[in-house]
Amino acid sequence: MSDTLKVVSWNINSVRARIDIVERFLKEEAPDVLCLQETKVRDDQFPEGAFRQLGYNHLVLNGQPMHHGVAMISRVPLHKDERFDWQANGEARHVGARLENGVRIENVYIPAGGEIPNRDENPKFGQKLDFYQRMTDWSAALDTPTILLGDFNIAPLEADVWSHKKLVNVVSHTQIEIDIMAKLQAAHDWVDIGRKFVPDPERLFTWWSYRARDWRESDKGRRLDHVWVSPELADKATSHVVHEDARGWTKPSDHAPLITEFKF
DNA sequence: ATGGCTGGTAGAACCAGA
Repeated sequence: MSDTLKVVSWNINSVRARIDIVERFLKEEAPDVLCLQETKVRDDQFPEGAFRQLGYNHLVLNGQPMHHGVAMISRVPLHKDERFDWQANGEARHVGARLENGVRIENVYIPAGGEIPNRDENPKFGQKLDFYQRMTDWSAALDTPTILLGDFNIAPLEADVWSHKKLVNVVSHTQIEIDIMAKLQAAHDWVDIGRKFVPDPERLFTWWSYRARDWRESDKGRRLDHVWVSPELADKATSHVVHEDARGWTKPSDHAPLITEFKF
């Protein structure tokens, strides 16, 4: 492979409903590897043809009916694909693969965690914490240079949300979540590429609710999507942007794509 | 006015997202 790599993470909220803007994005941005979350499609119904037509011939899928689902779509070869069940209930929330240079990409869709930030009252919140714990255990044993990206469903910093005060007890920005996310990060000394390129306390969002009258004008966003890398890869990242414009395209996802470029 | 919307799937007076 060439020594540069352009990787994208995008929670697409149905790859079939969004296929037109996915094609537009691939034509305009031409990433090497596109990592999708919330594809909402079974593998045998995945719209592979649209991707192959644009030269993306390496597809690694982990889908299921209705909900969740992740995929890696690449124009460079992917090897040794894996699907971890960090949710421990069979839901399709992870897919990973190795590039030819030995770097692995792990693509996750971490559960949102429901409404109430208490595992006794809300089992979904417990599942989210347990998912993070399993990722933490995996990270502690990790000895491969890795790009870990996806929808982490936690916005840890005050500058990662439109109002820290209003969201401090809202799932995605609670102290419990911020703490477990910090534990995950420490387990492998993961480097947060988003904040390497847009330092705290600059505003940095990746998701805006569909329910806002005017998402751009109200700008009530959160940084739910992340790109983390192993320490030895931190200096290999040459750029990172949140493609906010795609949030404003026709029939958009509520998440924007994150574009990261590497030079190995 | 943080749910005001959206998608999948069933065929909902639904479920899930976050």
